[in-house]
Amino acid sequence: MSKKTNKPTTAELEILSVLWEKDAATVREVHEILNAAKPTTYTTVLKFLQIMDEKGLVERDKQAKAHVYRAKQPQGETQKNLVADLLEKAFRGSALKLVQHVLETKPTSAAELAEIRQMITEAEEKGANK
Amino acid sequence: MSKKTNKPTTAELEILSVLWEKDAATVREVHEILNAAKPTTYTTVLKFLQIMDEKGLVERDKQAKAHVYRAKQPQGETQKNLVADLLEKAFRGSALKLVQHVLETKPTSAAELAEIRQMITEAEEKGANK
DNA sequence: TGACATCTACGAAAAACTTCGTATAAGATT
DNA sequence: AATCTTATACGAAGTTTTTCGTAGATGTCA
Repeated sequence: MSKKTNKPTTAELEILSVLWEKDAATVREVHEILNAAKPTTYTTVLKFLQIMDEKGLVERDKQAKAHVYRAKQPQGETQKNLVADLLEKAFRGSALKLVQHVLETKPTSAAELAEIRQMITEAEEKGANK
Repeated sequence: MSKKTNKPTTAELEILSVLWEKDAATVREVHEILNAAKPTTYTTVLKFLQIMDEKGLVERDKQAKAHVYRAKQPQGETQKNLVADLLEKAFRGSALKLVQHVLETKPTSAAELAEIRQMITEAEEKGANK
């Protein structure tokens, strides 16, 4: 009974990004998008999708001539794992520090800041009556 | 002129964590701490520190019999890079989503939440008069 | 000083990750 | 049907990361 976290590698994450965005895609579609950002070959992308299929990171529909791939784990789940990992490995669990760096790193719109504020309020309420 | 981001690997990050925490440490000290969490050998840790020295991730004081290591780049700098990387690769730049996951992942104390709220206020002010 | 404990150096294997070439299958076209 | 185009399968090489064994240096102390 292995607790496979199935943490995607860098290359795998790039592919997952595309799949999440488009919900589903063929090798060709993924390759075109990835290739625009950073030159890569069709077969490399294909190989990754095959590997990811074996790992259970994606699932594929073999019906059509060109197989259609789809991320198996929802985006949020994977993101949660990545955040948890970073939090533990690089921040010794300090959410405060992590959030601080996020706000420094990325210029955030007023609307987003307001939303984050709202999230904090909710977290406070949740913590209050536990 | 290579723009070395010097992104530490997983194992390197674990070692850096210890060095940040203790400010400086010998191989033995690092090994003891790491080994408590996950079995590893002394020479493995030593090898990593030697590699990291070559890469410029750490510096060492050879004065004493047991060399003393220290992280070369400040913790904040490395953390900033890691956050920026995660933000781009897994969150398509959405600070909002990232923060949301942090708050979900880690039960955060009321004091910390208050501090985060304060940081948001500052960010809002900074954004207002730009 | 000799035996013992502790340390660094270093090569190299093992494992994980990435990339690509070639073979082959199958639908589309003329 | 023969040819062209577009797919998948898959082995294997190239890299990077991780792990560890062994050799040798140096300090300790009885």
